[in-house]
Amino acid sequence: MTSTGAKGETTTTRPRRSRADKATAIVQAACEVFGRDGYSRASIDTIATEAGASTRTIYNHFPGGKEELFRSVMQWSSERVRDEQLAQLRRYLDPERPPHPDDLERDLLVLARAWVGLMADFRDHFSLVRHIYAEAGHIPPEVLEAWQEAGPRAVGREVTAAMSALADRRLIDVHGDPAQATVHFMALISTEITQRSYWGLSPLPQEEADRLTAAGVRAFLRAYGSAG
Amino acid sequence: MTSTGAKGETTTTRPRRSRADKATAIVQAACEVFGRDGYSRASIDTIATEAGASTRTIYNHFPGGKEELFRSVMQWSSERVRDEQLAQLRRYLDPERPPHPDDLERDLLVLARAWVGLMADFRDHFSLVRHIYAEAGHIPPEVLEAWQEAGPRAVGREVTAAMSALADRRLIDVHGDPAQATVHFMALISTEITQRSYWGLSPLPQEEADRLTAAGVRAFLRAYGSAG
DNA sequence: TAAAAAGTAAAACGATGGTTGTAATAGACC
DNA sequence: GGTCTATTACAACCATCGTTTTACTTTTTA
Repeated sequence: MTSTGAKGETTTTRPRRSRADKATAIVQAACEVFGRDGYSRASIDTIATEAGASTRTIYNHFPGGKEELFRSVMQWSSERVRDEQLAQLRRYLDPERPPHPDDLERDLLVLARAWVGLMADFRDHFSLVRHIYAEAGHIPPEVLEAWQEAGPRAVGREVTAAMSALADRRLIDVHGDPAQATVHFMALISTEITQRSYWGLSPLPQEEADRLTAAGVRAFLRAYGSAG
Repeated sequence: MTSTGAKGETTTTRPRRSRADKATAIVQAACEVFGRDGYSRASIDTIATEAGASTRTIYNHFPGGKEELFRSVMQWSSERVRDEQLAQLRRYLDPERPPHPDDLERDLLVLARAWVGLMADFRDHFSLVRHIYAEAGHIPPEVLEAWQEAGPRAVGREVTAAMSALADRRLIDVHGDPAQATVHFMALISTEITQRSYWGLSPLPQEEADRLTAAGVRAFLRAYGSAG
């Protein structure tokens, strides 16, 4: 994988700064370009230019070429956004500290808005996701599986745990299937925004997005609120 | 590539059909190939082969080349599926003949299952939609707009009309926004199936799809049922 | 300071693919 | 039959692109 000198390694050779920085610069630029143009349309030259690197350097860091680079970008971007989503989840809906019943709708709404906000903050990522779904038939199944597991499913599990916690406190009624409630919650708050904005390509006005999010939360509470 | 004799083989002895047939054969094959491979990866040669035509014929029918062909495929496929979706809608949820209250859940479920079934019947189309969303940034806005209008939005309007009719009969409560109820209905019945099956790429088992659809309908009725 | 590691620029190679031109072939219609 | 149209096979052109090679420069480390 990494460079192996021909000599012994008595010397702790650590080219530290430049190397790692170049690698992340490349991955970051690749995320932008892949997200904008998709796998086929994206060219190594474009990525190199936007990364401020030469194509040769790309092949030094990613001997597997374009495919390996794409896989690396998938993984990197997925983990980054997952961590951010989990942070928002824990900030606004910590399973350890369930909200007061009166605050439930407000808390869910804040969480939903935070998540919708992430779609704008990580536009590149969600563009990439769009392309991943489109190209799913051309991505090795085990790569796809690893991506799902590290990203979307990891988030889903945590949200499901939060839903279970809410159900335990009788704040909502998950009707026996917290995972189902999770999927419905996410669908209700994000489907219309996702589609109307073309997955973030042409964002909706803030107030419109807020309106749709609030409508989604209210519908969710009508379907899953313990009072209803 | 293919077996080509020195002279024209007897393969061309088929009864010649009209010009329009060739055009639809090309569009149909293009729909398959674009749906499978996406715009960039799809090659004119592949489309020609699968259509049983020569590349020259494609350019005769579509002087605008690959782009015009893609636009034609978008329009053709979109209208075809829209008509089928509208047919199912009218069959199971005719605004002129609202269902008996006791039958509402059953009727919605049948409609939802029929729609999910269409995702399998028109796999090519939905693969194409996937690619349209991914490539949205590379499609002229007016083309995208025309496609939305002729396809998804046309269906959405009819469903909204049906929702309004149900609301008028007090069978559901749309909370003042039948269009919103429509979007939520569609999101609840199809989001999870769409994602888990990769937009139909690897279909879910029938019973699992049925279970998810039923859960979506029940959640919808909890959120929008007039009794709840 | 010198060696080693990393990066860069430019050229080249091979393959693919969109597109066009041309000549030949086979039905359709008078 | 004779003409017209649609189609086809085939070659050619040109651009793009992934990838490698080569030679050269910069940075890091010992």
